[in-house]
Amino acid sequence: MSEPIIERTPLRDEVYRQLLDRISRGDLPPGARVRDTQMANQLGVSRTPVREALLRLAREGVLDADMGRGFSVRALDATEMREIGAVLSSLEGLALELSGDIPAGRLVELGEIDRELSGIRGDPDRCIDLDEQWHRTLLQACPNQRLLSMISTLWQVPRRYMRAYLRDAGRVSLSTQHHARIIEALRRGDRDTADRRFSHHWQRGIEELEAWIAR
Amino acid sequence: MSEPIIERTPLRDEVYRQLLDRISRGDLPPGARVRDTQMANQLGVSRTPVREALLRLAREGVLDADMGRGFSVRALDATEMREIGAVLSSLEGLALELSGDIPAGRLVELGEIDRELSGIRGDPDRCIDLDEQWHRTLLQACPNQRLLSMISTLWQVPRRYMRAYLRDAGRVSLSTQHHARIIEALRRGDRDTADRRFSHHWQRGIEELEAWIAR
DNA sequence: ACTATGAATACTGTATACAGAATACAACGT
DNA sequence: ACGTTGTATTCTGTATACAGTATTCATAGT
Repeated sequence: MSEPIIERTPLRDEVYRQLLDRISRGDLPPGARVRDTQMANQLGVSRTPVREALLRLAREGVLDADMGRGFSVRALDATEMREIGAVLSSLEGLALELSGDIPAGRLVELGEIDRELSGIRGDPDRCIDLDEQWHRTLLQACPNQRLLSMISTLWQVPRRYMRAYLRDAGRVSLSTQHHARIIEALRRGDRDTADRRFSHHWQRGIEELEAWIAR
Repeated sequence: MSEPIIERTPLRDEVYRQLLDRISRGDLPPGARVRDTQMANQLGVSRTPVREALLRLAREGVLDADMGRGFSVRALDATEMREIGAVLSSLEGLALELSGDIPAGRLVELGEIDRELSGIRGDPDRCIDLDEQWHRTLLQACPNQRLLSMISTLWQVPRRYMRAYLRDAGRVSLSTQHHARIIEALRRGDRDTADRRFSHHWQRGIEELEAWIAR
């Protein structure tokens, strides 16, 4: 009838966040088995909500679920990065198209994120957070909520790759230059160029990660 | 180490299929509550795999999950159709682009599906199946597996709308004409036109459904 | 040393149990 | 008749139990 005033959140959601945190933080490295019993004990809940979260992560491509053998953190693999990257690039492109004109204030905000991003030395996690935040801010105005939520779910995947890459290669990618060029085009109101640069930005990022995976 | 020869499939997958079937078949109409205990009894399994399937369907947008109030079939709503439709259109467009040249044999196959589709009178389910099969066949050659699997998951949504629409309005949509025009462009090897017509096809389909929902 | 064999253990998938919230309903008062 | 309050019942979310399968580790044989 009416909206509940007091929000109760299912345990599985909290467990989901915790697991994602540990995985993207590298606490649970690729290939590591994730035992539900153990997790349940660590988090102080029962196996049920843990399994619910694990099942969800498996559907999202973060975990592997082998029948009878439980869950493990999916190994990094160039094909996955390329495939998800192509999808994400296309979806973010769509979201950008749907976003209408980006107000000047938003562009300033983007510039600030970018400035902070370029100033970072040796903090992969912060770096990834800022990069994702840049994208999220850019697409904030997109009215297609489901599109945005799909995008944010899909980001789980490149995140893991970026983290491993940054941590290993140390090098910060050249994304801030790309970002600046995209903002520049948007400021001029040149959507086509912005779209093209945006897609190029993704392309390069994927290639960079892919090359690194192939070592 | 090696692939298991004998495939064991989790009960949740079978339950998932059963539920989806009952929902898209209109057995469980929009708004209907889905009680896990009841389902478990009907299907002869315990609540656990049922809930796992329900949780998955909720993530896929087929069900609503209200905390403490269980699951119900999501009501049809124009916004959802529009939002998912836009995403699906874009993703199928991408898949088409990635598909390379469609071999002549495939085009013939598409024509046959279309012919059967246009011959149907008053069988919504078969109609939807064929339409989806047409799309699936068209995109079969796309090498991006994850893209294809996302597409097929997303199709769950328009399916429900199409079914309700066809059953109510009775009228078969004009999709076969669109299909023919897309095939024609592909046969000429004119990818740009094909892409444009494909996207137009989606656009019109969404509009048709949307208009009907708004009644 | 290295491979087979088997028992012990750990862990998974599924079933069941339990506590508390939501819903249905009846008795009561107005 | 209609709303209210209390109670019984149903159902959900989470915990726990159980059966069967992997995995591990020690032992024995080559």
